[in-house]
Amino acid sequence: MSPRPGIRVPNPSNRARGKELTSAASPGILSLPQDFFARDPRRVARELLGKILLRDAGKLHLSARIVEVEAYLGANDPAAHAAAGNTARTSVLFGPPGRAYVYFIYGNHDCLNVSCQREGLAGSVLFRALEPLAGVREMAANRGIVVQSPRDLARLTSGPGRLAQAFGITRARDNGADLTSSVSGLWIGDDGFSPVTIQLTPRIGITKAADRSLRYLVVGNPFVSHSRKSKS
DNA sequence: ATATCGATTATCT
DNA sequence: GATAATCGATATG
Repeated sequence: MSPRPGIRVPNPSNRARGKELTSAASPGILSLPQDFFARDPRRVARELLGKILLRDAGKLHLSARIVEVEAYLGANDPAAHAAAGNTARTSVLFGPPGRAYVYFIYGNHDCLNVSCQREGLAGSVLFRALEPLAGVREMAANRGIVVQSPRDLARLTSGPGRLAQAFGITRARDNGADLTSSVSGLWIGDDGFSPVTIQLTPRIGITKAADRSLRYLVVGNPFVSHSRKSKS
């Protein structure tokens, strides 16, 4: 007795874990619950590898596998924006977990984080690279490039500025968005996939606390970004 | 392959 | 006024 088309049947085991079923646009993908993000950013970062970032906006559906992230630890981490305190810019970091913190950098680029831990205790994970799953054509249009080679494909979502642009992520549109619900139009999903090998390296592009290994990546994935300086 | 540089602006000192 | 969780272009090995 299989269910009729269009009828979604809740999965009890996932219900028990607090996960939600999500939009008909992405069948089989569960949104990560707020509890997932209410933890140490290092643990959240590691477990975000293999999960999926999704953009659902009307007819538009983008999705991509998370393959590289960095943890930012908040007040005790000089490299974290939250280290400067709770300001107009960083207030999302001091709010509830599972929200989009979008910052603008170098006069050019928006970048996406997800808030972690709990209200009053800042911490976040920066999205550094994604592997496109659906909507490559739309991502290329957002990036303003034509994909003619594997290298072109990697340039769509390899790097924090690039992936944000590919997904149309901006401060005005997405800062503070609830990433635990497809209702926000930007959310994080789980299809059960887990990456095989994870590597830990120092974070990229920072000057303070540059020695701490808080960058997490999927070994061998072609979409992982490359440091301007030393390899790995 | 690596190295260096300019773009361009919100945020903070 | 200086800085920044970046990127694309250009130059050179």
